[in-house]
Amino acid sequence: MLNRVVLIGRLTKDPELRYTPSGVAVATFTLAVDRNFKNSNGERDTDFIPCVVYRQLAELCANFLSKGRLASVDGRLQVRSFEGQDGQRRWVTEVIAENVQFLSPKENGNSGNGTSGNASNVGTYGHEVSLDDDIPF
Amino acid sequence: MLNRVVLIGRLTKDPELRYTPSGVAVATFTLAVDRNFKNSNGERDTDFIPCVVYRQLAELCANFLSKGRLASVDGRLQVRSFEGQDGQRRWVTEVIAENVQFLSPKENGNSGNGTSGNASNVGTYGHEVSLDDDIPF
Amino acid sequence: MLNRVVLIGRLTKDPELRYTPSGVAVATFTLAVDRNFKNSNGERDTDFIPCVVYRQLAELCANFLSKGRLASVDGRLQVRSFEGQDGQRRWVTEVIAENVQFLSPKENGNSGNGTSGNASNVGTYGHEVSLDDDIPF
Amino acid sequence: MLNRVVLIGRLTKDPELRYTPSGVAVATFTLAVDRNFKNSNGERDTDFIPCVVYRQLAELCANFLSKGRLASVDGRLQVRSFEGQDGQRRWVTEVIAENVQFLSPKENGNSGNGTSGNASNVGTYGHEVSLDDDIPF
DNA sequence: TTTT
DNA sequence: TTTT
Repeated sequence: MLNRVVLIGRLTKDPELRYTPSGVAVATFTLAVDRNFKNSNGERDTDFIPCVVYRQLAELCANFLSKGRLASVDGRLQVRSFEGQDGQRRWVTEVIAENVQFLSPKENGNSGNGTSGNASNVGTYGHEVSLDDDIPF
Repeated sequence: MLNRVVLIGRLTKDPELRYTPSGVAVATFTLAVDRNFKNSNGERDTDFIPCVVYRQLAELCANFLSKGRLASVDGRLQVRSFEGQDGQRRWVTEVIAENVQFLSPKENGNSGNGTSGNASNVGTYGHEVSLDDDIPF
Repeated sequence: MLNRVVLIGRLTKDPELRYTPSGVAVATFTLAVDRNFKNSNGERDTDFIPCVVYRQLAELCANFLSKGRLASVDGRLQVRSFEGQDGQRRWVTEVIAENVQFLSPKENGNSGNGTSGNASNVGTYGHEVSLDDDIPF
Repeated sequence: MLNRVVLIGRLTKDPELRYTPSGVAVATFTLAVDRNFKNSNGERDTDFIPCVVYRQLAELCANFLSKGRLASVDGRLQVRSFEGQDGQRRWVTEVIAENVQFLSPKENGNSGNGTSGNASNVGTYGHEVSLDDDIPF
């Protein structure tokens, strides 16, 4: 059935990369997504949404994303049950990312070496990462 | 920031309708959304996704939706923290529905009274419910 | 880059099924999508949105969809240029469907034969069609 | 009915801001959205998608967006008919944006004045713009 | 602690 | 050229 989620937010930490016993790469990270409206105290709440990425895209995320970077995720909602530390069964809702875009600029190669680039050269935005190369035409 | 969810699924139970202290209607229901792929046992898993609707749309959902009916929800993901029965703080992820569509046919008015309508008259599909009437043009 | 479209509407005509020279099935149909708000005359306008489906999903659409049926489409927007009959270059915007769901009930096998089924047997809703069976877990 | 579009792309030109006779602000711009797959020549095509924004959000777009900037648009597809220069009726498909996010960094206030900021200070990303402030809680 |  |  139809199940589609699209988010833009910032990573709360660097992605974690693991491998399943069968060798499939799995990256996980949490996106901080600010709400577009203020709460009753006049503050803007943030939703922290766990995301999971598989296979080659997982490795790209591990390589190109890090804490604080802006990313979009296009995927689907999935609910997973797990055993709590008290033995109780609980559920987490995660976004299984089918597409991730890296929206923060690429780090400048010579950053930190003293020869600062000029502002128009600081980075490139919208670096695109997708494995969705299989649709004809 | 961007936060968009679109689901189609069936209600696991009748919606629950409550009112906030200030009188705002709040309806909650869970959508059973079948996955589009099979698990390692060849079965199709289902995600059970809690949805929340406010105001007039909540009342419409309470009136027109019931257990087993097919509906689409267009909204956003929201994470809410609550106190577990063991005093621990926990989180639920819910979809705040901004638009709901009733995809099961309307019940036939004379259903169950013995004078069955003909098949082409059994129902109307895609009965639409929206409060999103405020965008000009 | 991110490009995502989700629609629910009714087919204005039966789907058209063709094949590319290399043998790829291509189905096309138009969805009539009613707006969720009224125009200045108090009427509800409708957008007619052309959709294109490839491969096995195209053949399923040709088999299971027909004029007037309700369907959801999950895909992406694509712009295609073509030569108008006056030699001018023009553009069409189409939705390339990656997932289609058949939301009208399956036709009852014995419909039209005089032995009308009872209401609870008229059809099954949400018949699901997807080729998206390739994501692990 | 359900009609949802989400895009990320770059503006091909500065937005155009106009006003309706009744004084409603209307901004228009085109997003260049790169496809996530290559064509048969190994190149990545781009879809050019016209977007329309109304009211206060239109004025924000006119102020904060310009040619080349990265933006996300969350809205719906709409088809509009117009008279071609040959008197023929034609159709355009546009995205009516309900939410726009400015994904390129804000320009540095002192850019161009010789006292260049350091790289980590060049801009802020994900500057958010939304009028969707009306949902309770 | 679930729908068809 | 449009569906219910």
